[in-house]
Amino acid sequence: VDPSRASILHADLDSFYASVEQRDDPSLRGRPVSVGGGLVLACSYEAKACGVYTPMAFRKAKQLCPDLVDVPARFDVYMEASKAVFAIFHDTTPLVEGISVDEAFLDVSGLRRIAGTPTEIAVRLRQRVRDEVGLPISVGVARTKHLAKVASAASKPDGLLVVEPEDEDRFLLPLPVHKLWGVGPKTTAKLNQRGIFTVGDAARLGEDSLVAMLGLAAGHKVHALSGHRDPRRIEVGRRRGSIGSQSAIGWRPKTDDDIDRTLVAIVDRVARRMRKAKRLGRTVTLRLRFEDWDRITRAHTMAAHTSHTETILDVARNLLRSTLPDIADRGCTLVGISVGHLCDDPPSQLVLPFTRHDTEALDDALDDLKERFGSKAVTRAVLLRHDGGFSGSVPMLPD
DNA sequence: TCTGGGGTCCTAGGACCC
DNA sequence: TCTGGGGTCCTAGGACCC
Repeated sequence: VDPSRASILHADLDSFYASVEQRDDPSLRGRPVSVGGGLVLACSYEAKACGVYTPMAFRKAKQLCPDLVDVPARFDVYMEASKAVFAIFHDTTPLVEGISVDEAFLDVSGLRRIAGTPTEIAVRLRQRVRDEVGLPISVGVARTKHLAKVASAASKPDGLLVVEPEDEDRFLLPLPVHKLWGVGPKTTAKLNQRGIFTVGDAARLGEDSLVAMLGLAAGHKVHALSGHRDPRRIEVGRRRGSIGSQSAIGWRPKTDDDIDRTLVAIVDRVARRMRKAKRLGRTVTLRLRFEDWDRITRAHTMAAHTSHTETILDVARNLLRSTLPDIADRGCTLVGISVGHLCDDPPSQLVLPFTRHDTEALDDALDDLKERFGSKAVTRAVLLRHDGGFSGSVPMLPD
């Protein structure tokens, strides 16, 4: 293993949904294709050539590109393709970090002797995805995650770009700053205002100047990334921290009942997904968006984790009720709920708050636990101080 | 460029605790 | 008693990503 060599791969399927449609329907190949309903969720390179991008209203896309073919989304088919591609990733190296359905980082630094150089591995990976799943995939190879990510983007479509350590300056520094991963419109505007347009411009600045412009985290990040410093390793088995759903409800005036009905549907969807994923959550966040595109969030953290629809709905309704007076006449156009602080169901441990004056509550909570999971499932009590510090531990006997 | 749905991480103030 | 230093959790909003 030589961390000074380019041995991190970033693999990214090209125009994922649109490529699946072109794969399954030969008549779509070579033609501009968009996936979605009223909105372009993904589009083929032929469509991108006319200036179509995501998310764009389909009407507008059709104006730009009269030959555009709109295909309804088939999410189940995309998930199947994603699984097949990830199976090839995992067959390539155990060190796979999924970023989304269509992209992942792979660390191949330890495979040189058994599988060849990172470049050889990348060539084979692209060929396998093409042969076995029928999809084009672009791969960037570099010494850090960030450089690999930017390299794969630069290699598209259907490309492979290897950035060796000695080429890093030549590759990254001429690029506009917004190509840095994590630099979006706001940060770009701030940097441009101060005469910083390329990554090279940012790289010449001291960390203190960047922190003064962008704040601690963003400044530190731009400084590090523009200097090719990115110590993040591939993280295997990352799990999401929240599950949510939202729904745009249009511009027509809404009554409180309209909003409540939407809320019920969304909470039901979220709670179902939580149970299917065997996760419980503790913090419910209500999200509302208004006609003027402004948005607010309201959150409540419950004492215990749950995936119970009615419990989450109660919390969501209380959040909504307490917010309604503030948002009268603002024209609500979107309702969303997400549940965070997720843990496994059944949880490997539960935290039961109690005070030394109220040990009865602890007894009751323990009885509840045994009833829910069976007395054998409750194996050990760990006493924690209020600050999380360890205080003691006792094995729990079945009775 | 007038815009969907699903996420992540950071910041900053307040409540609360010892 | 009105006073320090260290810390956690919660909430709300901002920015970003695919």
